[in-house]
Amino acid sequence: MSEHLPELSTAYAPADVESSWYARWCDSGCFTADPTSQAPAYSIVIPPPNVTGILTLGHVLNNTLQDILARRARQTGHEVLWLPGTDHAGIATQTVVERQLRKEEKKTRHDLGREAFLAKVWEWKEKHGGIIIGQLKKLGASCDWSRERFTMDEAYARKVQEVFVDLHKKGLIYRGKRMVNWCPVSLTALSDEEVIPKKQKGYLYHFKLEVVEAPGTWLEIATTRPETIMGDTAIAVNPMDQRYAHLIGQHVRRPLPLNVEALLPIIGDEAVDFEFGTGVLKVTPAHDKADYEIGLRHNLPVIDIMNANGTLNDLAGEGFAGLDRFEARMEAVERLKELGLLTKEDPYENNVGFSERADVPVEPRLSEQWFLKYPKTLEARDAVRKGLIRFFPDRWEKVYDHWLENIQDWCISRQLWWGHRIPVWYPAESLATGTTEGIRVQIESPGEGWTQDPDVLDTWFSSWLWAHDTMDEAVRGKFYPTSVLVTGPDIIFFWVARMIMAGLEYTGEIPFRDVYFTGIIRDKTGRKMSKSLGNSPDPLDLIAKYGADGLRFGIIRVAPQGQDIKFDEKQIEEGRNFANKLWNAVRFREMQGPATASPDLTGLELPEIAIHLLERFDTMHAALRGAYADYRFHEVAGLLYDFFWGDYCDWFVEAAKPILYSQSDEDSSAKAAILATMDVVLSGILRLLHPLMPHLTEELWRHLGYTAAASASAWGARNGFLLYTQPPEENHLSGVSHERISAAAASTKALYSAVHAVRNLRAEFKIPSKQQVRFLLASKGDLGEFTKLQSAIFAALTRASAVELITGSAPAGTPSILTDIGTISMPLEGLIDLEAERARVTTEIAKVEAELEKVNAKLADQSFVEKVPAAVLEDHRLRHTKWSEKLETLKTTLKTLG
RNA sequence: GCGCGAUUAGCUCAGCGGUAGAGCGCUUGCUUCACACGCAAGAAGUCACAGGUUCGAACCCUGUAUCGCGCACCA
Repeated sequence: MSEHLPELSTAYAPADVESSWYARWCDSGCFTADPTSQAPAYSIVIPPPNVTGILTLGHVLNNTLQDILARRARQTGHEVLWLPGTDHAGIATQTVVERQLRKEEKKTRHDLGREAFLAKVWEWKEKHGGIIIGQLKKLGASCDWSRERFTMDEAYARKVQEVFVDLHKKGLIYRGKRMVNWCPVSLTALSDEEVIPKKQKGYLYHFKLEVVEAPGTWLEIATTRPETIMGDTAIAVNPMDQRYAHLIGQHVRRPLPLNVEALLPIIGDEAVDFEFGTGVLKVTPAHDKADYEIGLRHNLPVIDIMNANGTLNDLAGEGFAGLDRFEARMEAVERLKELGLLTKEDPYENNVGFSERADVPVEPRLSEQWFLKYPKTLEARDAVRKGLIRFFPDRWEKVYDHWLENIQDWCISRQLWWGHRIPVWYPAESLATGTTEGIRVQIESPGEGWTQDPDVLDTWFSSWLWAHDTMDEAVRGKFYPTSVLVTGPDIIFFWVARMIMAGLEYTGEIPFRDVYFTGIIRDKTGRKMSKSLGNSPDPLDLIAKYGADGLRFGIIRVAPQGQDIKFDEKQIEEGRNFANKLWNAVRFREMQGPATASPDLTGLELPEIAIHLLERFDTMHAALRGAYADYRFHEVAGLLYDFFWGDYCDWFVEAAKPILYSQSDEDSSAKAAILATMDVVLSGILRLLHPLMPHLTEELWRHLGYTAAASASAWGARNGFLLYTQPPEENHLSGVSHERISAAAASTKALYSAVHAVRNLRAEFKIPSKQQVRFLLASKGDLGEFTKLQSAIFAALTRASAVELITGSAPAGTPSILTDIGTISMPLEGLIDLEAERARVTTEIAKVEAELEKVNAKLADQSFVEKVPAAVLEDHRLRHTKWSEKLETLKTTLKTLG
């Protein structure tokens, strides 16, 4: 603790400070949770980033918030577990490794085979999977790294499979041939949540077909997907539609493929909207969800004309087979034109579902998949409705509730190799026949001759167990349910809702009490930041430039609860500047001699400016506790910033200088009181700021040689760190009477506002800032004597050569101003421009008259005076007095100017 | 179509019933013995629009507009 420390440099250089403190915390086990601790538990599980991930600004925001909560909890005496980890990100990771394989070895995963490919993925994971973890450490994240988890860890993976087996046993998991969202690039099914609707500009094509039984009668059909005509098996109209109802039961000839002009029945189905297009629908059961339903109702054949990769197959016929679906669209249009059937091409905008990962239109595809009927949906809704789980901001409750109300079964199988393999075994005969008879749902192989389902589970089917299955028995006993979850609203369905259901199903408890939803970080033009747009600055560059603490503080200060954030590097620069300000304020303190963190103020005679400052500090601290209570982090940052920069640096330190620099013996007790006040406030600020700027505050704490009461959860090697130091006390002025406090506050405020007014006067008259000026003060007296100390402070802050107390009004022709301490005039010995001063005073009079008029109008209003609360009325009366006085003074001044 | 946000100083955003705020940018002075990543002073706003409630509205209510997001629809 008492190591020799060099003097602080004039500018804070974060790089070394940050890495060395991070290492010391880790080496001392500061982040390692102790399940046997007696201290109350506080726990958070990290939203696991993808192993393929690199840190984005979104992660910075999200993890800084978690770190703030974790560090604040440690300071307030909790035993903290912040459990970190990553998820295996099935599609993303497999894609990355496949791409690398193609590039480096010109091979596909099929060339390697399943086992060899998976070995490659693991190899890749070991090599690159830790990147984002390393980045979180650079940010200062105080995670318990000894408990880092991965969704493919052996124990965790086993849990995932057990859950599958269990839910199957409960009848909630089933296999079925259904229409699913198919990604033709990733070659797998997707859940509904992984499909992102995007507006697409295309065409609505109209073509006509002649009714076979009624030559000369043509039906006109509107479609956006003419390439699926070859898969059509009926034409549908609404049975209530007078235009077409009589044609039901008759037929048309399908125009494509050319050589097989099949007859299609005209059917009646109420799903057809008369208003849309022509009111006639082509029915393609194999390639459209709604059409599939119609097909089921009418027993229509299903013709699948597409391959898994989105190209057309042989059933599409010559000229189409092998074409990509979008090439085929153009081709189909050409053919229809040639046949003279195309009647219209209207430009048309519609929503097309895109694959979240591959960013290509998904293809509705009929396939065998595993589905889950969600467990505990009612309980999950109730947990939030009844406030067992609280959402911040609470508007997300509605979104959550709505989703659960309309919940659909979840397609959980993925046609990938990287992931948790589905624990289902098929006997040889079932494989041959394609039936599901005789299959076994269990983790271990039933023996020779059984084949495991080749598919894996949706990554979210593993991460929905994250809140409880990352913990062993002992840890769960202490730390589950977790205290809070911090995440983005974009995964409210993917993760939050599902985790609540899993928690209820498998632990019988909610997984977390509070959920804090962050805002989404956008670029200057309002676009969401993403890898593909390349509009996200690299947080590591920002850390290199501004320091992790600067980055953290900067981003927190502009992140109001649940509101999206338009990112601007200037914001981070401000964070860095604030760090530097703190650094220099501490430097200044060190120059004044040795410091102590918790000096006893009771025996000291505190100057009024000190009482005022401590009162401001306590007020700020109370507001800060309130802000923490409902996760208003940007307010926490704002309170600390405003108090420290404004109240402490700009006013208190500057006002304290004449005392600190005084050589006179009679000032020595005031000097001691000032230094003690500085220590109280600096140590308090460092403690309160620590969760936001951990490295810098810890460095300064150590540098100042501060020590203070450790929190209840500090033991052994944890002792002595600011990280485990309690927040400052809540009431620093318990030994001072209320009268004295309010008198000190009033006189200090008056003094400061007089300083401000006089500085303004100086500037108005263009007095060079170096030039000292003599001021005359006609004291108002209602604040008591203008003390020697106040006079010294006033002189120092206004660069006065002297402040002479006078009685009566200011000398004629002297610029003067009414302040809260009295009328202050600035005799310039004939140097002033009378004309300019008259103009200044006249403008001022106009302003004051306008204000006075406003107050007068209110006070003259009978109903205002009667109905308004007493305090407000008093406030207005006071205002009236003030403006009136001011006006009087100004008028007198104007008169003396001639 | 339904729901949710946003609209306040040139920019980024606070404030959400009692005299319109911050930071940046801008103007003017300052190499003042902690800090130019700084200090001091200043200019700058019909708080999107229209109604309503209230003694009083940026704030509450009802509409409208623009932008964004989610859900549904999507032939």
